[in-house]
Amino acid sequence: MEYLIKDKDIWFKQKDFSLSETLDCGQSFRWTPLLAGNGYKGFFGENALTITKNSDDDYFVLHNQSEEQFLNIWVEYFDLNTDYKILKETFSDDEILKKACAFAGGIRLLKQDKWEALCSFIISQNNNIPRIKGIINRICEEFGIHKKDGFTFPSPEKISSLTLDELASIRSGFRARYILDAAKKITSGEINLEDISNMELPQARIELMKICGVGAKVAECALLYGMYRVEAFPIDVWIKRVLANYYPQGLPECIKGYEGIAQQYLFHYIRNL
DNA sequence: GCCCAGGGAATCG
DNA sequence: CGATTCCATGGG
Repeated sequence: MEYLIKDKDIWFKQKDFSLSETLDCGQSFRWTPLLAGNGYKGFFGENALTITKNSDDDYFVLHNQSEEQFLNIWVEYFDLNTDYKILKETFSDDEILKKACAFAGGIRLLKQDKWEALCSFIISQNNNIPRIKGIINRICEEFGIHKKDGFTFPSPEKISSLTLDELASIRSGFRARYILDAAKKITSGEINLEDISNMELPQARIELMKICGVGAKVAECALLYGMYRVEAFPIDVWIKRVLANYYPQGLPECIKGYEGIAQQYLFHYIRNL
């Protein structure tokens, strides 16, 4: 992919990429829109980033990032080497998906941190997006590492050292004990997310569901969003509606192997109809 | 199988 | 405005 190094920034062009559709579609909860409205700031692991898009020349700008950081971290994170145009063309064999892809064609699947994604989707259960963001902001501010551009997401080790009482300040309700159980099982080695990310999907699901508070939906989200298992297909209340309304006979053949990415378009489509 | 947990947002009357 | 509904999982 082509990019420019301008002062301390990286400039690049990318089709099939919308910042709002990708960063504000419910797959990640850690990106905050800039007041100027032209971009977002957020974190991946220890790496803080401000990303904007120029309205005049369509360049995306990664602020204050080296070429190395761009190539080693952000190209991966934003999945910039995957051709979403081809994916959308393939999905468009199906009439509903054709509409969904046209509706929000700038969605990309982020390659997020395994632990942060698991923990975030434990928090997301039976919950709405504004409140999920609030809880995750608080968990970072109270227990993450304070960097100059914000707070990192706390490690499993850090969380596992806390008591339920100490976790009460993030106001996550009944999910607090789930977060704690996940952190403890990971810290003890009973659950190994790196290993799970390489397992066959059925076995990976079984392993994740050993964590209290991780059911079928949360496990599927952890696989899709934290482990880039694009064949995982989380079914929440919205996707249930999609299945009932449009696919009573089952999912179309054209999304096979990429069900999770197709799900992103369908989710956005049904929610914003 | 059924209800509730803990809470804020969305929707309704 | 207040009342009701929504939401994914586990435990009683």
